[in-house]
Amino acid sequence: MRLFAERGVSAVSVRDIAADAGVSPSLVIHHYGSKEGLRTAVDDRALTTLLSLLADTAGGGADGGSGYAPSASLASAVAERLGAGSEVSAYVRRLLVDGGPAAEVLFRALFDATVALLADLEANGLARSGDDRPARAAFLLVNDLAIILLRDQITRVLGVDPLSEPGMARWTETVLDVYTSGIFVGADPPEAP
Amino acid sequence: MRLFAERGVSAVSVRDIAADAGVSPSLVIHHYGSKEGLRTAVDDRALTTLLSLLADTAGGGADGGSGYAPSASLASAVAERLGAGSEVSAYVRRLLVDGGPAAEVLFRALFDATVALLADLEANGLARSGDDRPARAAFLLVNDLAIILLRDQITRVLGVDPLSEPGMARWTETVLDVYTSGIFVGADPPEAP
DNA sequence: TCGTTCACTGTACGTTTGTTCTATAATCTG
DNA sequence: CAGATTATAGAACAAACGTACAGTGAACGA
Repeated sequence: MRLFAERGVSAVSVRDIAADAGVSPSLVIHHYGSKEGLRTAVDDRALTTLLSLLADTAGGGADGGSGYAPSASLASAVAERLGAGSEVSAYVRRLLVDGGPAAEVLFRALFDATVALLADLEANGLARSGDDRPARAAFLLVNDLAIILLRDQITRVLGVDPLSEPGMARWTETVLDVYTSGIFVGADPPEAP
Repeated sequence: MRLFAERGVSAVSVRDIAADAGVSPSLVIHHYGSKEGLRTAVDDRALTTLLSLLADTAGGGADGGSGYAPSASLASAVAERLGAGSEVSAYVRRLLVDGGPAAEVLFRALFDATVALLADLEANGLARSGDDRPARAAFLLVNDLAIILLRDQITRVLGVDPLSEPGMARWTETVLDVYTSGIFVGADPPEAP
């Protein structure tokens, strides 16, 4: 999972994996049948981890009763629980970019959870109601995922890893400020003069 | 560029590229020296296109005088000018995910332009001032780039390509609503009970 | 204790890879 | 038109690739 996440599946050879694990290439094939079989196993492991983590987070956090600090949205909370060094959070990037069935399942689950969370917040009067709820949920979700996808680039321009503890604090503060008060002032410039 | 964007650099062979172009593999090597040389040439081409487009967009749009509809931020405007079917916008995804010098230059340029745009909006009273301007600029930027990075996944859950014309309209409406009025209501839940 | 399973290795095979070499047509230059 | 340069192809090569095969040693149930 680590090697796949770092270099991409096709850029890592079975020999690389075997050498990194300190075993022979034959053993990898023996256990997983083929490289594609290994990839599937890695996908399954990542998906299982993430979905169970998501179920915990969504169930405990949606009704506002749990004890974790309020993140901007779900993906942040999940990433927070994984920890910045986790191979899983690095593999999510590959998963989402390379596409495939596992990525679709994951994204759909995250989307559904975000829709549910948003509906809950609206019901409790914690969020403004909006016209286009699916689009709003998708917007919140991809904003969160962007931290994972562009982690290295963000680290480079801000000087702090947004998935580390201080980085997360700084990021969350900014995000909550925008999500609470907005950025643009109400008076739009004339669209049709 | 198209093949690299679709499958990733290491998953495309020189023979694939040559066959797609209707020439021999030898010719590709003859012109670019090596596969890595071709990759560099593709990077250069993408970077040149994007940076010049960015210069146009930032220069014309920052002072509010140009005629294009207000996008949420810079990347949207750039993507809008490229068109949804452009190979360049697809290659940006690979560029940002695979990393490397070209990606760093591009992201830094986009970040700087976003910072400048935000400062301009603040100066003209169109944006609230914030405490952490770099973080805010990074947040706006990666939110925009997320559309490109997660385009396929967004299309799947919303039923419309966010880089197409109708998809862009729907997305922009949602984004502007959030950026203008926020989502969360002002009264935060108690953080330290 | 014996036969069976299991984790594991070394070797080898066929394929694909990036690249080189040689050769030929086309195009430009003087 | 002669000569040089360029565009292009085909064959071939060494390396790396995924994987199959045969075999070895340890663990384990009967």
